[in-house]
Amino acid sequence: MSQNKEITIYDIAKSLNISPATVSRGLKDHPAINKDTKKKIIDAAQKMGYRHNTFASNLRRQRTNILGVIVPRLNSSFTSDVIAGMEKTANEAGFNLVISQSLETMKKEVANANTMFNNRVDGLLVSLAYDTTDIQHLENFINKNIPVIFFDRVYDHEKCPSIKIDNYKAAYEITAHLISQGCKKIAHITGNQLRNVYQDRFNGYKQALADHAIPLNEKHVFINDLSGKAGAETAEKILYMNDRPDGVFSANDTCAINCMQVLMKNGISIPQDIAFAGFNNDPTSTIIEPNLTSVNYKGFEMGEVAARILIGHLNNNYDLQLTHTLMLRHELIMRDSSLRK
Amino acid sequence: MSQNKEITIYDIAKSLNISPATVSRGLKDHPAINKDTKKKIIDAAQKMGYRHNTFASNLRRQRTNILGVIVPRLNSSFTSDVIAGMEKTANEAGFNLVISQSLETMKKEVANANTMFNNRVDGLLVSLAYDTTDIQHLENFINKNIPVIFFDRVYDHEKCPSIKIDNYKAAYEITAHLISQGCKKIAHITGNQLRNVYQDRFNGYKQALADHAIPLNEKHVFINDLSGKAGAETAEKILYMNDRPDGVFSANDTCAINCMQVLMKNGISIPQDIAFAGFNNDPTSTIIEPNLTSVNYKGFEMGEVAARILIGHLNNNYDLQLTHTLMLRHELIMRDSSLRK
DNA sequence: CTGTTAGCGCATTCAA
DNA sequence: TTGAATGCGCTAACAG
Repeated sequence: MSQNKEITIYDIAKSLNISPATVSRGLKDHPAINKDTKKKIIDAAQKMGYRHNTFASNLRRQRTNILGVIVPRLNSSFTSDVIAGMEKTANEAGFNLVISQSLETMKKEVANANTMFNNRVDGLLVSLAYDTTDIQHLENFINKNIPVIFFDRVYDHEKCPSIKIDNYKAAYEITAHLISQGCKKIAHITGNQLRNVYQDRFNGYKQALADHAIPLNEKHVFINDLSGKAGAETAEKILYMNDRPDGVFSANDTCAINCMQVLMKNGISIPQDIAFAGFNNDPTSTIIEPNLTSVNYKGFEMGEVAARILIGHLNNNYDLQLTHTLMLRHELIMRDSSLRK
Repeated sequence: MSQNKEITIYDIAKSLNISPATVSRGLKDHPAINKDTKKKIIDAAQKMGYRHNTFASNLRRQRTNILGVIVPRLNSSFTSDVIAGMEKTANEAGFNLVISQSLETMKKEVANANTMFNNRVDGLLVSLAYDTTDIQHLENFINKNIPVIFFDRVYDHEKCPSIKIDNYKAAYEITAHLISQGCKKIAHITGNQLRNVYQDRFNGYKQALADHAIPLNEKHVFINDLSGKAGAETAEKILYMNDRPDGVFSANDTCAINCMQVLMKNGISIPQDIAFAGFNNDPTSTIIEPNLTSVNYKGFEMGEVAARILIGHLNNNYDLQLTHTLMLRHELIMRDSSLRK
């Protein structure tokens, strides 16, 4: 096994007494190529230990076969599922993923987008940071017709498809569930209303209340960063309230769980005194006692779908505009934290 | 802003009436370049909207500036911390990461390694799958002098540095801690002894027992895949034992937590009846009640260090052989699950 | 300090 | 169905 010398199509060509162009064609699905020639080429390539040089190919074809991914953070259960799904799909289609995290700040998101731009990714998969206000930093891509696809935390833009779940409906369902369990004063913990996921969930919550003739109590709406810390702080607030809620719907599980922990430490019974529901079906939902009712949606599948749409577009198999918004399925998982009956 | 035409160094050269070579140098830290010329070049590049073409550069330099990463799975708290650390370091050094997961099987690990090889990564960062028996699939790299660095789940190979923590010592400490809390019959749950992390932890446990004159009870050693399910099954076994342990040291937190849950549901008090300790300091350690004593080690830092060593080597700043094994710090975090006094 | 030149490996146009 | 020729954009000798 030679250590240093890479085999090229020229080497194969020489050994077979044919032209490099033919070898290049033989290695692909080129239509105009004799079957036998093709087989000969592939066999020789195999035997000589040829490996395709992506970079030369990229340079020549003016494509990189790289998909850029920008996520708020890599180390969350949901995100890593998404990435795993993307990796699988991309891999199968011969694409590589370059992944970066915004750490929930627009500033780093902008920097990441610029790096991706310079790296000439063929397309971009984006889930927005907590505080991103606009997508100026993605205009470079859009202007150059480099496809940008949003997932989960999306942005409404004519040229960019979105893949998400029906957050409004899920929130409606989970709120209605709490009501069906006898809750009459349901608090809501949510995040920055710039992000569709939190806005939609808030709206679903409000509509469910309205439909059941329950007035919205503004004191029972908590807007924060949905961190564990924020959950604990919310619990403190609830403890000091005259008019305590008898149910809490938190827009994510982390926040719900930390809130529950503090409440329980202070003698509140869940679900008897206060019922709880979260969102995301984090693995922690089944560790907290009582187990947390939540909304499950498949990150892995979302990753697969997002990558598939992007790759399909790049391969000109179908048009981005056709899939402007894609809604994936979700499911409500009822657990002890909300079951009072 | 033109949509289609990319600016090249030739365009800049022409507009400045200098040679492309000078432009190429000006854009880098080339030593032999006039300061003013450099500034002129950088300004022009900026103004003209130049972006560096990595692929042409790669082709020419015969380097890809891509680091391959193979991990057992992306969606674990520890791994995603590691990846985040690698991403940060790589990014700062102008390298990209291509990440893939073996899903804990050697078969996929082999496939991933081959893909990486064909993608011509400049170096490889690997944490081995659960059942990997040998590293034949990495010989391609080693033969070609493409550096391979192991982290966490390492393999002893003369040419491949390893980055890990002192699993032996950590396990020794945590076992000694349980003993100090009055435990006299400490069980151990561990994984495939092919993996250094589990073997070392097992050895540390055994040595701690020996040093405290506690005989090893083989019935109290459980070898499984350390999944949550395995933890629950282990709990069932413990429940049916005549001679129940009064302490459990699990080689990871997931398994410990599921085991605790089942035991508690069956009336066992923790830590009074059975004290518990895990490993990894998973976020779930502070959600389970009582909170789980565990060993903390910084995945983010491990990722940073691994990437830094690899990049340092690639840039010929230092030699791989010098850092054959690098041991990072760990810390024992004592929580209620083990504190009986 | 700067310029000239050549070629990294491939895919494609055009011609045969 | 195949071949010849070209250039994608850059960098590194080498020469000045």
